[in-house]
Amino acid sequence: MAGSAEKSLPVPSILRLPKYLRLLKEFRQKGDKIISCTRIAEEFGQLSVQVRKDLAITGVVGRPKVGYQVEELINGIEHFLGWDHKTYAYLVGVGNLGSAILNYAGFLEHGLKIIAAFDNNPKLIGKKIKNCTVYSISEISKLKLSHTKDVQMGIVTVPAPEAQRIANLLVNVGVRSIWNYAPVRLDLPPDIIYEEVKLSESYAVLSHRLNQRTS
Amino acid sequence: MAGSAEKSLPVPSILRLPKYLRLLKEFRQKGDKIISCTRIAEEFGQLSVQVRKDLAITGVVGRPKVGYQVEELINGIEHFLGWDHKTYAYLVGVGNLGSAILNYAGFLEHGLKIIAAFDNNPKLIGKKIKNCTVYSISEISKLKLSHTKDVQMGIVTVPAPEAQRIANLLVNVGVRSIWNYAPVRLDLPPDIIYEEVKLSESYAVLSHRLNQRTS
DNA sequence: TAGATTGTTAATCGATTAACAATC
DNA sequence: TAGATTGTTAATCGATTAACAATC
Repeated sequence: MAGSAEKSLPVPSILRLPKYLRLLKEFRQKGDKIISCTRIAEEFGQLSVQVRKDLAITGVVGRPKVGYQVEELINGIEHFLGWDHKTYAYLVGVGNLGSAILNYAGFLEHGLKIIAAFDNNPKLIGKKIKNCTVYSISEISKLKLSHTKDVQMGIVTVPAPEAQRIANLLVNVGVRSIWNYAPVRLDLPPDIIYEEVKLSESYAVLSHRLNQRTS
Repeated sequence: MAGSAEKSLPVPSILRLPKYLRLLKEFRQKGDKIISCTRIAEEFGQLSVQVRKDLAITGVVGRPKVGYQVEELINGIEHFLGWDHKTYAYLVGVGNLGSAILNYAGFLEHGLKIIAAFDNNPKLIGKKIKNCTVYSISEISKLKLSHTKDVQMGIVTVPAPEAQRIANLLVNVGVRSIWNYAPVRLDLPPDIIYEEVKLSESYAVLSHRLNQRTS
């Protein structure tokens, strides 16, 4: 039932879903079956309408006077985000940042399965990080042929000057999306889904606030 | 001349400044003295008005028909963001993520000077990462007394379950701001400036787009 | 001067918030 | 039933975009 209207859902709402999901899992842990927007909203200092609107984009419906079923909401958010099934990925750049991503269990919990990592440092090649082997970058196209699963995502954790070249390489082996941690904007074909992690940008907001009154 | 109105500047604009700054530095590198909004805008696929509005918040003014002076704009953005002077910080959690931040030269270039790192792993204590010594977390209050410079920022790169405790500790030794990389929202006094790096949130947007049509 | 570019005021757009009817 | 909560329509708010005057 692919929608014909192609109405893009509000990004701010999507960005708030993971935190709701975390909270809901805590509630499930405690054995709670039912939750209200009011309760979620007060946890985050938001208005309950906003939570309701956010949750509505997942398609899950609540019951007036009662609330939402915790389990249904968890499943709804996870399905909406595509976190209810595995997404296979390659990661290029096994420095500290790349290693952090490989080691972080949270992403696996969200379905992210990194099936191979790549780096040109000979000391790293052949190593295993969390069941993920590190290969030479030159092997990337060869390796791709041996994988039966679609590799849908390329994670770029190389230094900025190499990021564009690496991203091109990943696009060439057929990934549909690029998750970029390098502090450069990458130029990619329009059909490639692209998302950046903006560390300097986050620092900019913090740093600006810190210096706001000092003058 | 601290403004009395306290009008908060648009966060979206602040978030775009670092990318302008990167581009401007490239232009300076090439020897360009003058730059127009039109030129910056086309580089990022934006409208020139938006660039102009964004740059306006820094207080730098351009000259009609001419454009902006590259050097003046760089200085203006850096000053606005507080990147033209050092900000001293403590970092707690010297795992892969913490190490990545310690090793990344870009932050130092933006004035971030991490003067001490903390971790409870005995293998790390005493080590130096980029001129920054790793101490036991228990030493944090002792160490603070020996620093003459104000430590204005605490960077939290510990696992989620420890993040709140560590943040409290940092607030207790007197930091004015917390930069949190752990995937939890931290509860802090209202006068503490707080900013999160939201990795799961970034992944959520990407993952959602990737799965949008699949149903 | 003519044309390009800035700075600013007005219009549009999208997200947040308010108001309220529906309902269990 | 009465009250709490959802879902939805309308109002507000802020950011983006359009229009245009000022100017070098």
